[in-house]
Amino acid sequence: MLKITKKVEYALIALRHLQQNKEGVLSSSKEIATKYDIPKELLAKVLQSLVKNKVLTSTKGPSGGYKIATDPSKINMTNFFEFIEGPVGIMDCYFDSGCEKQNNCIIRTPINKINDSIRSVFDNMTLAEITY
Amino acid sequence: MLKITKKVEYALIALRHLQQNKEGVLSSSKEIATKYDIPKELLAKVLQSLVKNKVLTSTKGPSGGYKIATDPSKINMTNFFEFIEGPVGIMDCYFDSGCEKQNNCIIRTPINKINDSIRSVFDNMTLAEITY
DNA sequence: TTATATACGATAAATTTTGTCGTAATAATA
DNA sequence: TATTATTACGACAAAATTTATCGTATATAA
Repeated sequence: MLKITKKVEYALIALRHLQQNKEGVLSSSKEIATKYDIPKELLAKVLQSLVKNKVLTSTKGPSGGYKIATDPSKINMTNFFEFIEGPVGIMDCYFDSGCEKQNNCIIRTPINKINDSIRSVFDNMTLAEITY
Repeated sequence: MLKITKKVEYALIALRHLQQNKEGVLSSSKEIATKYDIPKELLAKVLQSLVKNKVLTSTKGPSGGYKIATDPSKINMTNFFEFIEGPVGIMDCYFDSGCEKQNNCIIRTPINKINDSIRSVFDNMTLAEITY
């Protein structure tokens, strides 16, 4: 439990890399994948989801690539994780309400306590704090 | 990511159940599994690991079962999770040091920041806070 | 026009989690 | 003492999730 996924790991690697680029310089997924020895296609997908969520912008074609579009200090980690993995709860019942065991579910409250603690940590942590 | 496992879920269910027992009353894994409709064998394993770590005590034979042995307010959640799942880090490199990519690993620091935040939340949270 | 890049869906492989089974040890009780 | 019900524990199977790959379309620089 509580394991960061490869997708998040790859995103953090890419972000740190992009942060080191001079203003306006792009890096392609190939360039990043090669440098850090990670699967290009998977990295590309992760970057694509960051583009969709305006964290990055992309340019197609030769000499295309990605660059940072939003100041990382404006992005909290809860959102960041959700950009990459979709809705994230420490337990599913946090989100969906159709649990058939609700009658004798005696751990809803405990689980929510854990959820809320974790969530508040990530809500109050920006991407900048992590990647700089 | 950040999903509580079934094993932890089952442990919390069992603990809340055992907390409701009168002093000295035992509940068997069968009794608990039936009541909450969870797999008996898996629950039993989880409870066994809690016995090993002195959270519970067990009695064999007919009319045997489990009861709480240590005041839940004396057990922090980091330990509790580790009793059930073994060493828990948000990322493996937190624990093992034989990472072959260390040279160009630029996310060690970020990952450790995330690890440490989560860990401190759980270090400062007792089982009692969760299960009562 | 060609080469190189992003975008995206489908699918395969690998890993992890979850669940099951079999057997031994222990103890209550008929 | 024999039987039955329980914990203990290891091996294995099934299911779910994560990770990786592939194919194709689209865009664009040179």
